[in-house]
Amino acid sequence: MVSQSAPNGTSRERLLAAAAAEFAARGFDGAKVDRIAARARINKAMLYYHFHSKAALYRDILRQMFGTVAGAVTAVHAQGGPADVQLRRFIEAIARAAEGSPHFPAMWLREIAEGGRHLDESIVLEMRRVIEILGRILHAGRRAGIFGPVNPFVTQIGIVAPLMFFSASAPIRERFRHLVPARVVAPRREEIVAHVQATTLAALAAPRTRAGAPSRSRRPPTRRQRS
Amino acid sequence: MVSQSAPNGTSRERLLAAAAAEFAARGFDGAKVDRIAARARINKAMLYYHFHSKAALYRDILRQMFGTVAGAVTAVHAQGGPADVQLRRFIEAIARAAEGSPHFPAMWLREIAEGGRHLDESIVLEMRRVIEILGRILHAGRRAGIFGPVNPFVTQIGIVAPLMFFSASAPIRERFRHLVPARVVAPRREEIVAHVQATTLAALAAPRTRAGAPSRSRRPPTRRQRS
DNA sequence: GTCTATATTTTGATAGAC
DNA sequence: GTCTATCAAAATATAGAC
Repeated sequence: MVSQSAPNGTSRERLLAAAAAEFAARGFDGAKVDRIAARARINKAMLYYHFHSKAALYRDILRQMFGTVAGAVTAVHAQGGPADVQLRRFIEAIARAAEGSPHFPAMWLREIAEGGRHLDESIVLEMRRVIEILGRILHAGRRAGIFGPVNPFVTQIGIVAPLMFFSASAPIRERFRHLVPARVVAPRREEIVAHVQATTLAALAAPRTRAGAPSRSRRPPTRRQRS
Repeated sequence: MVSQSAPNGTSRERLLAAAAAEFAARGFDGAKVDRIAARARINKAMLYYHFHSKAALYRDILRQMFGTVAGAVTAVHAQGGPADVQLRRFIEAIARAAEGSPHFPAMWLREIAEGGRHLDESIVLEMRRVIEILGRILHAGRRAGIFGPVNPFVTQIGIVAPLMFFSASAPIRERFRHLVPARVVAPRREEIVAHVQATTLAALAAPRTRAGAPSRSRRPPTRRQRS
């Protein structure tokens, strides 16, 4: 697991690892090619020998990361099984991918905030593969009668956001550890995954009625928040 | 209300609005003081008249944003009521804060990825106020017998992450609208809030099984809130 | 493939007039 | 409070030797 200083591999591999770390920690503009090169123990000119530009390097890293995730969830779906089991595995696969490339969550969060300015179509298509798989799992579950109807994108956000948030926030939690209770800063990884699995399946288990027609008590009837 | 080009208010107000937009869209390093000044229709020197540095400007904006959220959830808690109702309002309040200052979600996502490098203690203390309120609500619900035991931080992530993800991803969804089905890019805001409320309460309604046993036998509870 | 030097722009910040 | 002019440092990218 090459992570911080990327001490192993070819110069190109070290470069990719160093750049991922730098982009994740400082963002596209905050990442400096000098620092990336130094971290990879290569010269700055070598960076431009391997990649056309800083942006191209960035895109290659992100494309590879999303490709890995897409591959993982595709494998999950190909494995088959009941829809709820597939969904659990889908969630697990995404969590695993976040661990496998530890700089992925931070880069994803940043790219969202960035409005996708550095994404090209090929990268977005990898992202689309992921949500397509989720859509199929949800559809299968619906036909099997174990899932209610939901918007796949809403479900996707409910899954991905907490997982990425949790992974990416490890440094900030560590940094301000002294200001918050210990249990708060250090939930176990399995706790998050289990929580996401439980909440996602709970939302799917209850058959959703069409908009605004609570045939069964959809909300607590006592209080209606907001007016 | 003032959002993009901040055409109104004093020069200081325009500056703050322009800076928030710029920091949200480009990040701390990507934001350029020249652009901020131009956007606020002031001179760059005016920026340094009002703020000691780019970093100080950034921190003031973030502190104000977190302060607003903390104030909103504090008001929710002070209002009292059953714990489940308070929790719904807590979630609603955070969603509302994200709408009230539309650049808040992107800045938050970035700051997490950044490892909190630009945060000072006063900002983190505002963040802590939020999770403390949540902790109290969860505790009250537990004592009332309507919530099971949970890690407040896990719950907090499950609430905040989807809400911030959704708000911050509006630009990227718009940008790549042509690559994904229409319904996927445009879920309604209420859909997300309702989803977060439903999933969070579902996770709390079920008494937790013992740690680390998310085996497939565990069925998601049917959604049922008491009132 | 790898490196040293350097060109060219951009950028955060300030001085000082009004 | 507001502006013009400007500096000094930093940053992306390239040229060209080995």
